[in-house]
Amino acid sequence: MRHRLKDVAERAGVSVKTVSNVVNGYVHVRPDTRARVEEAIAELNYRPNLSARHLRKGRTGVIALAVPELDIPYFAELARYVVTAAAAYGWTVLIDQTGGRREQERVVASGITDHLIDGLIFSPLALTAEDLAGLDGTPMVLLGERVEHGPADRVVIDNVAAAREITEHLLELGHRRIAAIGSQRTDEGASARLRLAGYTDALRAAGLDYDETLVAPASAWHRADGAAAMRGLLTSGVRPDAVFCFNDTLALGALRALHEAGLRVPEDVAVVGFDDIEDGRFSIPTLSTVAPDKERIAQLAVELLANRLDGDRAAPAKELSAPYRLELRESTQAR
Amino acid sequence: MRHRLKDVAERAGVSVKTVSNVVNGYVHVRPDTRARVEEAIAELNYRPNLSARHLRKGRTGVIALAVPELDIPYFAELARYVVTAAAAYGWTVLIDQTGGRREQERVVASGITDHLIDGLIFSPLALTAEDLAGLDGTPMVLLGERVEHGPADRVVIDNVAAAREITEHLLELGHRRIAAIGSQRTDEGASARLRLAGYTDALRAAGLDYDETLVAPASAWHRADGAAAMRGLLTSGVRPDAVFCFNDTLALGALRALHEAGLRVPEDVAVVGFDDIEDGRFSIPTLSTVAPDKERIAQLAVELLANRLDGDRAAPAKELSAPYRLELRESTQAR
DNA sequence: CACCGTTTCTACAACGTTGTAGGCAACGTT
DNA sequence: AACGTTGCCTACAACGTTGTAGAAACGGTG
Repeated sequence: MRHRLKDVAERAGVSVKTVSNVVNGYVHVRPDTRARVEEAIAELNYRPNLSARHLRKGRTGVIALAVPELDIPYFAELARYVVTAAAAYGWTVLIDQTGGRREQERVVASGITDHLIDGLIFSPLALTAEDLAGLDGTPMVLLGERVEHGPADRVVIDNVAAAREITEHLLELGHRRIAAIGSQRTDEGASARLRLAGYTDALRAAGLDYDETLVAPASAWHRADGAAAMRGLLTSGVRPDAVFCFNDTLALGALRALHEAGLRVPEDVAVVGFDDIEDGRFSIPTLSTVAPDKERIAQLAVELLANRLDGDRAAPAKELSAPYRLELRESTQAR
Repeated sequence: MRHRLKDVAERAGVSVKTVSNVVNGYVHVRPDTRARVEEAIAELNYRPNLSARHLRKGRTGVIALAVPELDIPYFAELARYVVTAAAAYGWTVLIDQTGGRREQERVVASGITDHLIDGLIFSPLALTAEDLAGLDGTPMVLLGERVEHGPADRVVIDNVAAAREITEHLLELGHRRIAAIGSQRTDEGASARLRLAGYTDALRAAGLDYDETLVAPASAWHRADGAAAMRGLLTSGVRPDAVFCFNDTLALGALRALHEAGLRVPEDVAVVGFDDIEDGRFSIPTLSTVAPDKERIAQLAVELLANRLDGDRAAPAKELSAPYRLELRESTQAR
């Protein structure tokens, strides 16, 4: 059965609190007492009841990570790094899937949040700053561009600059008809807006006009959407010599569509993505992309959360920027 | 601030327990009292403290899913389905990453488990039946082949039959030199052993000899391992006309290596995988594979856990089998 | 009108933990 | 010898919730 402090205390012949003190590493315990208690703990295989501890201390040692979808590789990889970074603080990570739906995101942000976890790392797709402002409690760190001036700490990368740089890479290779896949009209598409801005910046700086027919929207950013958008561009008669996809899964879908259309990458059309997911390192051809430092993003997020938990909860929201770099592979440069 | 039952009770002018009764849907509460309480709850935005509830009731409403790695697409997709299936029971899912390391798996199986969660769905890689036998508490459902006669409920698919069928598919297409990638020597490779068994069954039934030089080991089952194993086969002078990779990521790596070697798939070499991850539907070429019904696996696992929680915890361990089917795509059949 | 059963509500204790306050030795200082 | 200080330990209360027991109010019955 499961044992309590009381059982250990009886076995060791001390008070309950003394056992608690040993468990928590309190200093003023005589070595022989400590030894006796530790022995009893080992014999009974005692483990603290986290709920009781939380009830008393107000901490669970559990933080949540809420992402739109786990089977989007970017979020899966990010989740992995967050779990690792949190482990350094002795935290367990509860991973939550919001599906990017506003209602579910609100539930996560207010509901579960309220009492079970110490803090939340949150990558919202649909939630607004107002939704967040109404929340009372749990310390939160936001990821990504969705909520721009929210009430919480945030970790971002410079999407505009990154998008500009990868577009410049295409320009330097001599491409002039550069399509973009992944634009979004809705407010939800904050990342899309910024990446589009970087793209147009680069074109303008190169003296090229923005050509609307070269920009294809994609409501979601899955492989299927990328393939559909690419097919759309091709059948509409637009003939790009390069494509900037706003994330890697879109790009993988686009590669597929180009392949089906009998076009070679990069000889006929160059392709770049954004995110540097593992698939892109093994796709045919391998994918040139913007590689955000996901490990660093996770570390910064966990760090911000830790500071918020231990420090001033009312301090003004901080925003940290994580680095990125370009990963240039076969989809822009033939081997 | 955060409110308690007591605050709601004071506001509504009733006792704490009456509020608790309203929250828990107890029947004998006068409609007007109930209304008053509900109003107070809404005004204060009251939410129950899960830790306190757990302490009192012994239930948290949280289950854990422990998988080796989240950025292995198969597990990410599975996690998604588990979260969805669990939501139907009102459960939150805490997702844990073990890295497949025995020590970490033991921590998950005994540690966190002990007090924070109601139950565990566990996909072990390194843990043995003995490790599990020593555990006292939490109801558990195992996924996969690692622990064959453990003390807990289990959801599996028939790996031997599935591997045999996909191999038969290659045989029917006329392939005779069928390589296998992913064999493992260690005890940990239970899936590998079963899939290898299915492969050899099919060969034997077709009157072919088992050729050891055609079987390549892979300690992990990532893309990089698949690519390395395929390169190894090619440089060793073995010339297979088909390859059965024991999972899809291995197969994607193998596709990559074949591409680099200038071999066409499926014309020169046919390739099949196992798992039906999303990448395989968009790879070039698309990947023929065994598609386990992941949604069903998740549902069955959650269902088993629910029965265990509500029912007889000492009942003998049950084992359920989930269906699978073959997904035949371009990597075995040119368009 | 006394009685009984049902409905509705309340007071109290308990879940396992830790913070607070305090007690008792043992020691050194005056 | 009296005193304060320190080290080690214990007793008690409290965290927010719900189960148990029972009290109060109500309606119906003999």
